[in-house]
Amino acid sequence: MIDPAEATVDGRPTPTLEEVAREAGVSRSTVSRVINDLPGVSARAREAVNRAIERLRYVPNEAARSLVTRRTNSIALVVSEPGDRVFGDPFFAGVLRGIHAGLAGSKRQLVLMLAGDDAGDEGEALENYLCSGHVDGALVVSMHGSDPLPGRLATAGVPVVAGGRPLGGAGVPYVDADNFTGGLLAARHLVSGGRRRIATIAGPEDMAVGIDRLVGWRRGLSEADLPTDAVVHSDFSVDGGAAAMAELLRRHPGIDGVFAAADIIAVGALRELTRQGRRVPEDVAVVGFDDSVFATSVTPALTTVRQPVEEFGRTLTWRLLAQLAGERHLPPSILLPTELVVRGSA
Amino acid sequence: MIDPAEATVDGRPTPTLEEVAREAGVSRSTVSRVINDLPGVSARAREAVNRAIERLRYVPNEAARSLVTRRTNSIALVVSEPGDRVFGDPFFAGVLRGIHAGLAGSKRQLVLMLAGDDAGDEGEALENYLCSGHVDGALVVSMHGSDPLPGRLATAGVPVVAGGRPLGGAGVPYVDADNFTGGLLAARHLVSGGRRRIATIAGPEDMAVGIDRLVGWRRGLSEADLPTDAVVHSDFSVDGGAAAMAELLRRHPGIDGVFAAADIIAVGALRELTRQGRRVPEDVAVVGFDDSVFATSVTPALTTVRQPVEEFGRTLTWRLLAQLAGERHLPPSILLPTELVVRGSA
DNA sequence: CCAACTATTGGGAGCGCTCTCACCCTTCGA
DNA sequence: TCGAAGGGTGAGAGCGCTCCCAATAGTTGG
Repeated sequence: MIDPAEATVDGRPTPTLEEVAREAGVSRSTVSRVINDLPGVSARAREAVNRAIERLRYVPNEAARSLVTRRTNSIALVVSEPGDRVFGDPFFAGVLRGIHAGLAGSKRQLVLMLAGDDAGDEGEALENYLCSGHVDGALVVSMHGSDPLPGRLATAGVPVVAGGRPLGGAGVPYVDADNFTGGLLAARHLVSGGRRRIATIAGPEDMAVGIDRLVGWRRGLSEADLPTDAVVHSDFSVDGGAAAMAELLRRHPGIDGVFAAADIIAVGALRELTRQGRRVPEDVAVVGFDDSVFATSVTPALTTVRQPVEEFGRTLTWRLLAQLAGERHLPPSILLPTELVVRGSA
Repeated sequence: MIDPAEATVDGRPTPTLEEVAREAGVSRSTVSRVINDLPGVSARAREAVNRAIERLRYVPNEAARSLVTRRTNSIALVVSEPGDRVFGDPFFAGVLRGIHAGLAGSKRQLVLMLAGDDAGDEGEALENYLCSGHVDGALVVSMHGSDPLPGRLATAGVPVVAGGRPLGGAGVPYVDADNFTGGLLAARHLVSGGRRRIATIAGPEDMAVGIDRLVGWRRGLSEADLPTDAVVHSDFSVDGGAAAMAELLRRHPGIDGVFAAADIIAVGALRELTRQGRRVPEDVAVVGFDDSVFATSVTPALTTVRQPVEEFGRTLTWRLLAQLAGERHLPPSILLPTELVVRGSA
C-alpha cells in the first residue's frame, strides 16, 4: 500500500483546488471556473490561476468532480461476446481504432467491459453497474440474439448506441455497415462471373450481421433465378470456415462459387478447397467480406466486400457523444456503405 | 442532458447508502461494513442490509468511494503506439484477452489509453493523469525506444508493470516472452534443416522484442559458424514483411532460409517469395514468430515460434494485482517460455 | 448623487461514501 | 457486586469538487 501522504510527480503531495487557489491568490470558485472554462473570470485572474496550475502540476480529482456533477467522463465499450473471440478479429480491432479516434479530444476515457458468457449473475451485475451512473454512456457491440442489454440501458436512461443492428429491435440507436447490400454485391459479382451453383457460408444465425449478409446474398441469386439453398452457417474463425466449406462440398459437390460472410471464414474455405484439390478461382470462385488484412495475405488474394471499419468506430463514438451533448434530431440509425473489391479469388 | 432527478433501472432514483440504511433499519456505518465485508457486524444486521440492497438494487457510488479511499478500482492499459497498428495485431489481441481474464473477479475495470504519437503535449497530459491517482496502477505495453513513461510512473509511486522488456532498463518490473530463446530455436531449426544461407526479417530496431529475437537468431547461426549479415528490419505488417523480403532477396539472392520476427511479417515474406517464383519450403524455408491465426491461414502453414500470448496478459495482470495487494518479494521480471511449432514452411 | 445594473468574486452547502471514535450492552473474572 | 473486556453500533468529520447565492466593485442613467 502506498503511504497515505500520497505522492505524485517528484514526490510532492497531490495538490488540490484549494491549494491552487491559495497559490493564485483567488478563491476556490474562481479556480473552478477557470478549469471548467466558465465565463465571468477576469483575464488577470484566469492567468494567475493557469500559472498556479502549471506550477503545481495540478490535475483535477476526477472522483470528487464526478461525485457532484454526476458525470464520469468515461464511456463503456461493452462487448457482448464470450470474450474468447472478439479481440483478434481484425474487424473488431479496426472498430476499436475508430472508437479511439472518435474519442480523441473529447477528454473522455474508454472503459472496456466484456459481458462474459450468458446473462447469468454477471450480466445483472454489469447492467446494474452501467445503470448506476458509473459511465456517461455505452457502446454495445457484437451482440448475439436479442440481447436485452441495450434496450435495458436505454430504458434506464443511459445513453447507448449499438454497433450493429440489434436483433431485438428495441428502439436503440445503432450504427451498422450496409450488410444487405454487401451480400447483394457479392452475389451479383459471382453471378456476373458466370457462376451458376453459388453457395454461402453465412455468419452466426443469431447475429444481425450474419442474417443481413445472407439475405442480401439470397436477393442477388433470386434476381438471377438461381437457387439459394446452399447455405451453411459458421462462426467467425478460420477453422469454422474450413469446416463449413467441407460441409458445403459434401452437400453440394457442384458448387462453383462461394460467398463467405467474413474474410476469416473465406480463409478457412480457401484452405479446405485447396485441400480437396479445387482450384480458386478456376473451379470455385470465393468472395469474402471485410477487406481485412486476411484478404491480401492469402493466395489468391480475396475478392471481398469492404466495409469501413474504422469509420464504423468513429461514427459509433460520434453518435454517442452527440447524444451526450444533448443534440436533438439525431438519426436513429446509420448505415455505412459497403463496396466490392475485386481481386484474384473471384 | 438527463434530468437531475437521475433515473436508474425502472426509473427510480439511484439509492444511496443512507437509504439502504433506513430501509434496513441500521446506520450508514453498518451498511458500509457489510458492503466492504468488514468484521464486526451481527448476522442479523448483515442479512437485513443484504435484503435492503437487493430490494433497492443498490450499487455503491464509485466516485464517492474513491474520493475517500483514494482507490479507483480501475487500472490503465497504456499502449505506447502511434495507435494505428496495435489493434489488429493478433498478438495484442491475445494479450488483451489474457489481461481481461486476469482481471476477472478482481472487481477492477480496465481503462484503455493510447499514448498517441511522440511525447509532445499529450504525453505529459497522460503522465499527469496517471500520476494523479486516477487509476490504481498501469500496464504499459508495446513500448518503443527507451520510453520514459514506465520509469516516471514508477518514480511517482504509481504501480506499473511493463509488457515487454523496457529498453530504458529503468527498474520497472516487466513480463516478457523469452524472445532470445525463440530466435535461437528458429535459427537452430533452420540450420538443422540443412539451410546454409539464412536471413532474418527482424522487428523494429527500437523495440526489445525486435532486438531480442534478432540476438537469439544471431546466436543460433554463430553456433553453426554461419554468417549473420543478412538482416533487414520491418514493422509488424504484411506489406512491411513483403518489402523486407524483396530487399533481402535483392541483397542476398542465395538465401535459403528466413526467420521472420512475427507471423504477420512471415505472411508478407511468403507472398513476396511466391511472387518471385521461389517455392516454400523447397527453395526457401520460412519460420515465423507468434503462432498466431496467420500461421495456419497461409499455405504452406507456418513453422513458427509460439509464445503464450494469453498467459502473457494474465501474468501481466497478476503481477500488477499482486503489487497492488501489497505483496512483497515479487519477481522483478518474468520471462515466459517460447517453443517451436513445426509445420510446412520450414 | 443615488438607484439600478452588470461583471467579478468568495463563502458555504453538500455530492455519497469511509473511517475514527465514542458509546452502548453483554459477558466474565475477581 | 463491580470493573474490565469486548462485540456491535451509530454519530460525525471530512475526501475535493461544483454550484448556488450573496457580496462587492465598477458603470451607467436619471
